[in-house]
Amino acid sequence: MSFSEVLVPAAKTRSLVADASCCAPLQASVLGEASATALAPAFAALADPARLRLLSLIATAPAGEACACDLIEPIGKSQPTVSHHLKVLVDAGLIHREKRGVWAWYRPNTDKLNELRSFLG
Amino acid sequence: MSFSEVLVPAAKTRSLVADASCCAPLQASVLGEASATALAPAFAALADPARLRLLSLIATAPAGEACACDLIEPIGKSQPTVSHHLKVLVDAGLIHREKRGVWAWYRPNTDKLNELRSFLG
DNA sequence: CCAGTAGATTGACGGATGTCGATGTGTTCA
DNA sequence: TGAACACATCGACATCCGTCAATCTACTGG
Repeated sequence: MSFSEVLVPAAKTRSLVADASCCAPLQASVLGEASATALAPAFAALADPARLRLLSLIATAPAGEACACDLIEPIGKSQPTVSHHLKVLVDAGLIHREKRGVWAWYRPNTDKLNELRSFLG
Repeated sequence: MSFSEVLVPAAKTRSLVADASCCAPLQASVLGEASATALAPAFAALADPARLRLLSLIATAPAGEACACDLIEPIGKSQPTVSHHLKVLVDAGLIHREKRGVWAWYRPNTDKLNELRSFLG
């Protein structure tokens, strides 16, 4: 029903969109329907305290990455629940998962985090 | 079940918390349970495409504020639905509402937006 | 090959959320 | 006062989400 997406000239968001982000900052231009739909899932992934703490634990981990085995106890939830939350963060593109042997290692996706950050600014 | 909140010395987040934000940036320190619970609702408010577009419409409005009457048509949802979404944004502290006569005017809460932004960085 | 372990998946449940029609509240203008 | 308007609230519905016990998958060491 909305035509705003089509009506926004491509040139309007030139350099603002060049840094691998999907959208211009809030004050720069009106967010189109498609961009909003693309952006919302990332914020949805941050909409839970457990996931915010998981992201924080991963971002502050010694070598920039954290083993799943070290994330269950601090969160205080069951292993399946923590695994579920980590999957949500991965699917939203906020963290990367790497399986090494038996263990799964997670590290933040700084590009995606910067994309969200620049949208808010 | 988690004691991490109690174990974090208050002095650890001194100047990082002074700028009206609830939490230090992601890499700075581990997010406590209370901080995570305080921060999550703001991200939850951003977890819907319609609300992202509303926030964008308000932030890009001519005088830095937008009338509710101008927000219904671009969103393409019913008036009660738009009113509901605006309430969610207000309750999350992301925008301010001001009733002037018959109209309701909304403007972004830049402090709150900066708080979220600094958390991501 | 087998036993042990890390972690992902499944199934189920209760509670939260998006949506809209109908209705309520408060303001403006005649 | 009363009609018209802007917006909020209510009630209902379908869907989504967080959580956990149980189970499955895949890797490791013997």
